[in-house]
Amino acid sequence: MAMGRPRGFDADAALDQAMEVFWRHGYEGATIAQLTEAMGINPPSLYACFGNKEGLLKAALDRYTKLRGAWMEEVVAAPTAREVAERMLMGIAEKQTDPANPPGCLLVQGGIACGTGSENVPFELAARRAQNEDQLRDRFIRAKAEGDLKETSDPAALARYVSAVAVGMGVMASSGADREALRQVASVAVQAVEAQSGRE
Amino acid sequence: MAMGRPRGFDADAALDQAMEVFWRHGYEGATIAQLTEAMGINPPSLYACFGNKEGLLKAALDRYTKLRGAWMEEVVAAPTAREVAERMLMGIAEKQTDPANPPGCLLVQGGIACGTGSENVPFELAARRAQNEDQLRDRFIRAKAEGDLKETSDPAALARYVSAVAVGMGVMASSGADREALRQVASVAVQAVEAQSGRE
DNA sequence: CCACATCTGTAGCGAACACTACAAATCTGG
DNA sequence: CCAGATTTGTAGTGTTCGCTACAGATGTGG
Repeated sequence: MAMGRPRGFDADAALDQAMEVFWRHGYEGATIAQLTEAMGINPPSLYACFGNKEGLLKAALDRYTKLRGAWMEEVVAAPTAREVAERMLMGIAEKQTDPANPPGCLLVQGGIACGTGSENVPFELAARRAQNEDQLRDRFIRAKAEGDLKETSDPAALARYVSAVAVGMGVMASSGADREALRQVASVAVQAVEAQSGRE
Repeated sequence: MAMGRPRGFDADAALDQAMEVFWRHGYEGATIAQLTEAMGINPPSLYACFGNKEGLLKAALDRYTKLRGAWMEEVVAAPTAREVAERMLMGIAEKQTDPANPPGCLLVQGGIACGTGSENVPFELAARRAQNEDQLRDRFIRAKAEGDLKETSDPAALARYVSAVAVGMGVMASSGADREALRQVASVAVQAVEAQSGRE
């Protein structure tokens, strides 16, 4: 039944380049011309492989969260809630100022507000951020069960808090904050988690 | 010397409408057609009055920060660093879920990442956010001098922290978080400031 | 070697974008 | 009432956007 001409580029490598363009310019700010040039392909190849611009974004987000998934597992593997928060936020301070990537976080830079016709892009990003928050929440629920968090503390609220700080750090990073500034933010932020720690 | 035909609309009222459009769709997502319709004017009036799209954004940002300036002064008028943080973050939880406005904060929704040709829009927003941070920092410096913050605490880091949480809350609000969820984040966040409070 | 299926590059599609030329309309100063 | 100045609405401008038609290229199955 004939298999046809094989694809002439590596989809994952191309996605890495697309990720970077979305990361730097946002969904609406990234043009197909910029994307195809970065990916080293022509528009028809892009559309044959990913459907349309939004499909390409989703594929890039999938790859992004997949790559970060391993790191998130290291984070929640920390022994205490406090250390989970510390690993998470200190790691973010590092990652979001890594010169190998655009500053900030793709899940924020990708597009917080979009124009008519792209309304679900912000939702798409929010859903991916919510995944991280859920992982944190589950970890904090365990921490509470283990007596690592106070009886009065709310794991879901704590997870939301850490997630909010992470997002805030991302925005700061994208607007020029350096690594040391982010570390200071993380350091202060962890103290709130510490205040929730303990047996009582 | 003849004064010419007077302007047929109120610039501030028009700016309020423009603010809302930028707030909801971001700088790049907002089209001139949407802006002029919301403002109740035609394109030539817009360009005669504000220069171009970016000029309109700056005017809208000026108005936004001016309107919030009064509130910020109430915030820093709180008696202690802890209460400053609490008023700020609890007030933000309220404001960012006020149905009278789009959710979130214009200084974030306006545009975190932009395409080629609008690179300075994110800088413009960051500069306005930095103003708030500076106000907080100055207030925390005073708090430290008054013995309201520990000798070991860093007022600038604390201001950056509160500012980061505020931004994070804004992003959460824009993606659907309700008032109670934001209040919980604020409540946890304040505990980090509390940990820095005291004489020692 | 041939029929078929899929990918690739060229070139360009209609639509939407930010922005403006122009003339009619509306004011002030004399 | 008139001359000069400014604004307003109509109706576009050229450019760029996301996306695609089409034909040639490159593979597999028989």
